[in-house]
Amino acid sequence: MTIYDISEKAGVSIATVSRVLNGSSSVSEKTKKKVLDVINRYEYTPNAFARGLGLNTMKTIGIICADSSDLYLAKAIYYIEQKLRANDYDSILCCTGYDLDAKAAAVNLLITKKVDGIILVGSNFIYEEDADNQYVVDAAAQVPLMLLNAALDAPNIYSIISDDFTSMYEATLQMISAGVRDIVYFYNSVSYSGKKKLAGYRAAMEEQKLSAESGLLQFYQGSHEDIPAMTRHLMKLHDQGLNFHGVIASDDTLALAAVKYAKLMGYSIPQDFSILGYNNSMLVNCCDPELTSIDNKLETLCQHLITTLMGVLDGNEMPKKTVFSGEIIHRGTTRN
Amino acid sequence: MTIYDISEKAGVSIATVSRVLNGSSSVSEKTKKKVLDVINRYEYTPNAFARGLGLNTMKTIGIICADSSDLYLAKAIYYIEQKLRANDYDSILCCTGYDLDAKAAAVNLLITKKVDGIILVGSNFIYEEDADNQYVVDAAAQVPLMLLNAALDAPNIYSIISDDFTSMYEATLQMISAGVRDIVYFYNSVSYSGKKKLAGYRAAMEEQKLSAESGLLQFYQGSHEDIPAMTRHLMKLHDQGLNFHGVIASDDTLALAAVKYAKLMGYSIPQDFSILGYNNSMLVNCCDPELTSIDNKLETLCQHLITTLMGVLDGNEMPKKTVFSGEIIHRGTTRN
DNA sequence: TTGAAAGCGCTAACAC
DNA sequence: GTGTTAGCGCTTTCAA
Repeated sequence: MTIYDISEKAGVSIATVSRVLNGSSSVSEKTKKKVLDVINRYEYTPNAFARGLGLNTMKTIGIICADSSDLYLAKAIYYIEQKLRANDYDSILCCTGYDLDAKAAAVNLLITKKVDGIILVGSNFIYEEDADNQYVVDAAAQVPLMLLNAALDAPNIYSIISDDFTSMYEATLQMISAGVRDIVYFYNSVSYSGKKKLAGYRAAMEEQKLSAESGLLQFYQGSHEDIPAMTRHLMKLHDQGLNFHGVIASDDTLALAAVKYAKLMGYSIPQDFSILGYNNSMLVNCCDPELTSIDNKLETLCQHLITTLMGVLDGNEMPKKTVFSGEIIHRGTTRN
Repeated sequence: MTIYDISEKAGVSIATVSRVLNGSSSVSEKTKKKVLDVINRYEYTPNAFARGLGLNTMKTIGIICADSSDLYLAKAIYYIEQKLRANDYDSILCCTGYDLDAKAAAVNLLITKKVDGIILVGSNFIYEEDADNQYVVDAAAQVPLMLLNAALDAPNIYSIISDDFTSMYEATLQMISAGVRDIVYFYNSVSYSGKKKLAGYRAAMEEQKLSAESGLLQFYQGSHEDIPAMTRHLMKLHDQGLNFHGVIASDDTLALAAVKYAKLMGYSIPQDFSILGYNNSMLVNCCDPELTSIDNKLETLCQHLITTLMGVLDGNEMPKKTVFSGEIIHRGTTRN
């Protein structure tokens, strides 16, 4: 069933059918009804490719994330996808893993598919070396590019971020002023936001004249879901003679491992041992006591990202970088 | 930059360019190289719409799930998306929520977008009433339709499922034979697989001449992430005078709530209280002791789903229904 | 208000 | 081995 069939059955030209389809220029009520009747009777829907060919857009946004099964990224995708649909856009999802080449390939793939914009979900798409970010800059030459939780200053790139530095800085200060001194910073990512968080921790420690070195910085390398492995990591620290009574984690999962560690050690939380998580995910309720964690307002970030993208697509001038504040949600793993 | 530009610059016809692009019929090495050089020099990529118009396919599969932030569904999406890409297909993702109309709308949207196939991820797409499944049957008239964790017998519909009935049946039997009698079945879904699980529990209870009634069947209605609310649900049961020393949950999240409940009650696990989860998700490591859970081999299911879909797309005869067995992974919340 | 016709960029059947 | 050409289904001037 094509526009020709409809036009024939309705006794009008294809141009007229196209007009009622798009509500573009004016068509008499009478012909309009006639055409609509035929369209409905035959349940005709226009061919998206043909339309795309002419308009050169398919109202589709590409979403790229490293791992859609990551709790945080999954949530972000959920929000983004919903809000996109609310704006009459569809989304193509690509999960790339954490390899740079795969990321670049995904970006190119989406551009080939003629998406109207690309959203990079998660801070791991922006690297330290400028050269490694070239694929993002290049892509932005073709379509607007949105960064969630990362920032890069280049034409046609829009960054929406949470102020991870400040969140971590303040959370660390709070833990210190609650009397905890030997605080391990436990992290698993050196992405854009990963670095901001780390910097926040360091700034607070240094301001309080505490060393942020001597093994307190602990980078965990391994599956992002393997809590036992994370716990072992901390256990090994202890075995090596490191004495610590607080853990600030870059992620709730790591924090959960710290809870397990503390229990294994027989510490009581938060009296002997304090723990702070990040993301305020569903995991905060999974342990006992429940986890203090930083809420970085993911839904707000996503909402804003889509609003900005829609603005850009409409040809409006939009802010290149938007920063929201996080919030520390106090629960049972920290004193205050 | 179009195929015409390339053909001109390379001094050949557009047909030749098309041929080297698709590697269809033979082109002499020399012309091939000539064309490739031009293509690379100008970084030309063919227009996907135009190609789609001609071929009437864009090598894209639609994925529909209710909620991509659900731990289990997110993982499924991850596997599916990866395996799809490995087969040179992209995916359009739609998250519909749990409303029937929204699901039907998503299906239609994808068909309009000319996807080559649709994957319904999760058992909540198939309803008890035949009438409610009509949207699936209708869609299958247009494109092959894959069901993950649900089954429906109709033309062009392919179901890939885990044998939830047997898994639950055996797990329940094990718990009973370990001496637990008053076992609450704690569930939050009456979807296709939800019903199978429940039936497995009931069958085992009845076979052991135990009542599966009198409040032992507990349906939790509320956020799928709100563990405290789930815990309160169990607490209320206790307050109402129900005495129970085991929980079989349809989901790890619910099981986690049961762990919290048992601790609140001062029971020691698994001596006084046994708990079984489902999905073997990352949550099994989040509690202490770790959760015994049923692994339903999600990656295998997904792999098989894609293999089947690719077979169908290639025009091969493929099995309409494939059933895999789950496996009970014993950890600390059950005796045996 | 409506229709005719020229693209949009590509594939594939057919001719040479 | 290579070129010509007819679609694919739609949008959009331009005329009427």
